Amino acid sequence: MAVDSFSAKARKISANIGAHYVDNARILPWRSSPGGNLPDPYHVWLSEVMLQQTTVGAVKSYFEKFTRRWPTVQDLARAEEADVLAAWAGLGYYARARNLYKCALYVTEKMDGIFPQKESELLLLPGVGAYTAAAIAAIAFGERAVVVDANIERLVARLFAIDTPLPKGKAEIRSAMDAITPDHAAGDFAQACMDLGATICTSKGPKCGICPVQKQCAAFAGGEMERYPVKPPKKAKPVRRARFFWIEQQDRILLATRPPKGMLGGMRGLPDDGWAAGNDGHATPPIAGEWQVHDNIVQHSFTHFSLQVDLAVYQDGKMVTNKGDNIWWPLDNIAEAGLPTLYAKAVDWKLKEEK
DNA sequence: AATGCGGGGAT
DNA sequence: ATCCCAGCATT
Repeated sequence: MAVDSFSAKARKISANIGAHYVDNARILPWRSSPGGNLPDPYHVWLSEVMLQQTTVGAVKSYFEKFTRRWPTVQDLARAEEADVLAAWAGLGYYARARNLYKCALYVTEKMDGIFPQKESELLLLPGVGAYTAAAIAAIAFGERAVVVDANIERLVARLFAIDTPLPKGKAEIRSAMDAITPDHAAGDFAQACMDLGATICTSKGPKCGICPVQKQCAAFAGGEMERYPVKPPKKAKPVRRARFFWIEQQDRILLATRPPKGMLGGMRGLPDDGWAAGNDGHATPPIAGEWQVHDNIVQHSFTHFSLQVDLAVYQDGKMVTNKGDNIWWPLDNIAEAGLPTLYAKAVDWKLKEEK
């Protein structure tokens, strides 16, 4: 395609997406209205980290909870890390919460509570990568940054029929996004593109009939929208087994704090057999005595494997001595323990089974 | 360049 | 059941 017609197409795309956003922007708790004042950088940063690989619907209540409990980045930095992790429980990818806290400490102690404004400086913060740095720079500070998330990858790959498989195709996609990103209000434009990807240019069944850039879309012209973006095939997920140990005493259960990195790192959970390290389903119980084993009470799917869980319930009445990082937790307040979903499912099963 | 890292919603 | 989502850090 000639350079002139490319830039003419780019201008039309830019204008049409921008105009469409004015009346179709989603109303979201962390977002200001199109053309309005720049939103609070703390809110933008917090929402962007929560939104990494996570849908808008899943994030909303967590964003409200965090901003209510910790209204500023200094408030967050003053919290205990364990409280931040517990508040994150259920949202997944817990390294995000650990980096969030680390970043809050850094911004508070080293930057006097002021977030850096440039994309290149934001990129240095823990938990802030290429996407998030560009998004914060554009949305919170008005910088002309080129924002590329999964929505924009799909939208741009279709508009320009880019069929180089990801992740290699990412460079071409970024370059095309650069070409359609306007000099002013790049933050609104990025959010407009993401809204378009989330609501119209969807992965399956795109609503091309109401799309503001249908006429500019090469994939629509070719009639194979769902071919883009081209992705590599996925690997099969192995099924693994785990055993959890239920030790209850005086209406409390014993919880463990998991190792600080790796699967569910730093989170609380039921004592288990070391499944995360590969000791699937065969560990010696943590204390001697009689155990009743319930097979396959819970099934859970992770990114790269799925897990079938057995629950071993301690039968002896003798007092159990606590040790290590374990903590006795009152069962009637188990919702506050901050258990990742995997363990929350097992607790639910046990409490239901008792009725 | 590959891999590890959650969980839930849509299809 | 499978795919996917406002990705990042590590190797």
